[in-house]
Amino acid sequence: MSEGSTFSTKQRILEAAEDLFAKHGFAGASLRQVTAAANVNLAAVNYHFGSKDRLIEEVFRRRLDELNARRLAALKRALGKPEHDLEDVLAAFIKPALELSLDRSGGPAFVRVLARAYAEHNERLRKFLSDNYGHVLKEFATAFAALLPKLEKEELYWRLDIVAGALTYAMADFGVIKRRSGQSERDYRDRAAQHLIRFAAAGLRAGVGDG
Amino acid sequence: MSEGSTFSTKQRILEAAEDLFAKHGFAGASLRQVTAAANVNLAAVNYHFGSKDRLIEEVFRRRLDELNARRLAALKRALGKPEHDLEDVLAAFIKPALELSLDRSGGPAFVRVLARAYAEHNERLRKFLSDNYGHVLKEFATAFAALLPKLEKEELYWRLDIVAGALTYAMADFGVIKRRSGQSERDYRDRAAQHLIRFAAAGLRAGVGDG
DNA sequence: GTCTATATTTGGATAGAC
DNA sequence: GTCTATCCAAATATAGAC
Repeated sequence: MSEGSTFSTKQRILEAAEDLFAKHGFAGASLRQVTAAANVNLAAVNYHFGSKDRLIEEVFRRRLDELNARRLAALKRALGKPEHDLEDVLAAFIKPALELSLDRSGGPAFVRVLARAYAEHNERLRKFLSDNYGHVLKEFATAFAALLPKLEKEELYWRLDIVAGALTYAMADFGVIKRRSGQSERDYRDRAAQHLIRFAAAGLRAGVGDG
Repeated sequence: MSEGSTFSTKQRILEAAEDLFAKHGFAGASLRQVTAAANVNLAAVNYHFGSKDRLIEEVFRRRLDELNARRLAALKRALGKPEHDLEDVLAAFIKPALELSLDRSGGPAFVRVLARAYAEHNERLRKFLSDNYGHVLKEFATAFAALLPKLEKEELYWRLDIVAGALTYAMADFGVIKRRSGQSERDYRDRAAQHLIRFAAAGLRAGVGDG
């Protein structure tokens, strides 16, 4: 091979950054740690990304482009079913993320990075995420609103905010929680998805139509 | 007055630190920012606290001692009721925190700091919180277990983890969400607590005894 | 207890050779 | 595209006068 490693410098930086941002946060992980872990030169970050902030954005873009595309495709399929319900829409939101969170090759780390982005109220990061992926959340909100017509708009958004936060938090911990030995990864993931969906659906429906 | 300000240097540092840790995280907020905001000298932090890590711990201790005492007292009262239910126990957990989150004088900031601590998987901080306040969560877990006997232990802990994360996340956003004008703070807080309690109770009960 | 001044380390970013 | 070397700003922490 002509290159020094299986993956390109850029790839290795992205992977190391994802891992270290998950562990220590965006401010807590230094470019020196990142480049050391990636086994590349310090200057490579600025060459390939321009700045630390841009590197952070690329860490998100690499996963979110595909994750949100999958979520939208799943949402479209769910809405296509003639008698789709809340659980179908929630599954469209949760399952792609859960698959990612249980994927080797960086998945678990990224979901934790995502949870950090939720906790951070960083202006720049929020703007980046809103500009690039805000439409996905809007489409889901519309779908939820149609399925919960008795819920006031204000109340709905409020609940969706909690649900999104709870799900993000829960999925971030999936990589950490150890599953029973002997249980296949697919079984585990499907059971986990069922729990999350039931949990979220119950929370969204609470007090609507059943007292 | 003999001192230069209404509050002591130590107090002012704690308040500025709480605010800036909420905004920028523990790694993101520097001692220079903190001391500048507190209007005290840079060296005062090391004199009063010894190090940045110890300052962080004191920021938690200052609020958590009282918050968790209130939670335990409320839990004791709830368990004293002859036919207490899930909602009573959840209220004991949520209401003291919600009161704090809507209190002026640092409350909203601290709840966001707490949310950050959840997202951080910092070893030192986790150990500190677990050593000092772990028994509170244990008592609540025991109370929940008694009220949800049909739920497997493993499943229960899993759900409590989500609920605690979701509630922490939701309460962190309370200081930010603007309430309708004309609505009193007390009304707002009580309504919010009701929502959170119903939401969490529905999630904990989902699929238990009702399919 | 508080200040100034400074030691020391670490961080992000860049220049210029290869 | 990658390296070494370096700049410069910012960080934590401390020493010592007051």
